[in-house]
Amino acid sequence: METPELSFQQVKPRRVFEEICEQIRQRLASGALKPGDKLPAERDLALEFKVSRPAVREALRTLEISGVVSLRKGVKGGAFIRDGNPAMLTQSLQDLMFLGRVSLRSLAEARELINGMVIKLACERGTEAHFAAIEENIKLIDKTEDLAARADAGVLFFKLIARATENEVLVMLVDSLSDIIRYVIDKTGRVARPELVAVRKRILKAMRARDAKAAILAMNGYLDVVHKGILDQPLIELPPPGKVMAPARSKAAPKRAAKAGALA
Amino acid sequence: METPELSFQQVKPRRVFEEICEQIRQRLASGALKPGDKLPAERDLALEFKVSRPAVREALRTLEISGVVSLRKGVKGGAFIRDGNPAMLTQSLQDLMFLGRVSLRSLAEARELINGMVIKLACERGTEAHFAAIEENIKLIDKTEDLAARADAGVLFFKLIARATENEVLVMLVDSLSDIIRYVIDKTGRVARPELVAVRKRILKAMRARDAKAAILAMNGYLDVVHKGILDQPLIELPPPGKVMAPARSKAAPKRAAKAGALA
DNA sequence: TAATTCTAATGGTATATCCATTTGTCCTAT
DNA sequence: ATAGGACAAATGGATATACCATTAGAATTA
Repeated sequence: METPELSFQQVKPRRVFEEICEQIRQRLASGALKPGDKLPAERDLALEFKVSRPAVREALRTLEISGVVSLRKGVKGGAFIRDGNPAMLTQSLQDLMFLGRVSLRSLAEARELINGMVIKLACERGTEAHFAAIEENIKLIDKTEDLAARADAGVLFFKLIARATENEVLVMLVDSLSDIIRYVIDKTGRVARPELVAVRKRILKAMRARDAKAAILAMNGYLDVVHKGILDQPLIELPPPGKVMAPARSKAAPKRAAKAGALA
Repeated sequence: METPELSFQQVKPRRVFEEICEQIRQRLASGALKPGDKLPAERDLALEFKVSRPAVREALRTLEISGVVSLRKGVKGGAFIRDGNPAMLTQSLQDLMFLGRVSLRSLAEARELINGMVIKLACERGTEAHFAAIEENIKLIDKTEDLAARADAGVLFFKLIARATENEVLVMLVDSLSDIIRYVIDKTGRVARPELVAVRKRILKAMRARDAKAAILAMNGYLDVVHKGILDQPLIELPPPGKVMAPARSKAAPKRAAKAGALA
């Protein structure tokens, strides 16, 4: 007697590596796997899961670029559970920008808003230790000549402010947005902003005085200067006519030539 | 006459698939590839890049889970450039939570702060069209019995509010944070919150009145209720002693048995 | 005892082969 | 002539196998 089902279950063309990924992620969620733990070798996992090694590799690969595991070669190598990788946030937002899903305008605006919110909270919660670190950072920026190194320190400036909120999520968001804007500036041409030296000091002073109003004002002034510089230019959408990819195309192209693909 | 280099270039143990990924991402950044474009077939790409097909597969796989490309089977199949996948943001944050890099406390707090900021902006920028959509959503929630469907509509409630800011980044952030909290609630046990019906209406009313103060207050009241329910329980860090993984372990285990791995 | 070499384990890559799915085409029956 | 179905080709999905590069520890030797 078959019981006729009223609603069929959706057919699942789920792929093998996805199944493996999910099982490992479940172990993470349940706490059975923690950072530092080592997974069995690829070949052993293939046996346990009863799948081929490439399938396991694809699963580990996806977990690796998600920042969940770290793969190391050699004896005593293997897949180790990481403590996460905040860079994935940046990567995701950056992809969304390149794909046109979010505009640079939105990113810059969100950055200003979040930084404003963050510095307000930092004024409330920041300790002298936080402020001292920021002061150190300001000095470091001042005495740094190299533009790239200066930009690094500049990103750190915002991160240190976010640290004062004692909220890890806000720290990561502020950092990610800073990194993206930094990338765009690098691509469009970075210029020195000596006028910002005073602004940084003003921000720190306001924080120490717990003057959120003034801190937000100074912060917005800071970011306005930086963002204005990139929002006016076209900066993206400049398709170079020359070829970009197709490295070392096979001269003796066999019968399977790339036929009018997007990369041709 | 060899020119002695003063500083050696870092040796690059970069992996093949990373190189491929980067080249494709560069084409994205430069605008040479846009959503909807189709990449050559895996076999053709392998020829172009002069690498093996598995290497290309690993590259496409990473781009796929990043939401950059979509892989379709069959004739006329291939790798198509997507318009991005905001779900990656959620995935990233969720991973960071499971790995202990960010606490649920931080996530909930960041959500309250960002939602507060968002609704303030929504009060300024929202149009009647936005408000009408929110009103529809409130009605939908009211007449939905199923708890899961109700939760879906509830997440949409916040998303619609964020839409009123006209900022795609804020929409995605609000949505991601909502999704994560929703997941946690599903895992810890969802309960009906009939008292929130009035709160939603109060929020909408405040938005229509452009009363940011009242809107923020109501929003915080809403989220406090929801977050209180999950921040008190342990909810995570309850390692179940039983085995979780190791599906269908090979009975006739060959000499290569899993030797005391973390999964054993 | 210290330096060197050897060895085994492991991830990285390549090659070959087959399967499942999808789409288009051609053939056949109506 | 048209509709339906069978067939074929292309493509991603998966497997099996082999080999290489790297690493860490053991074994060996000076």
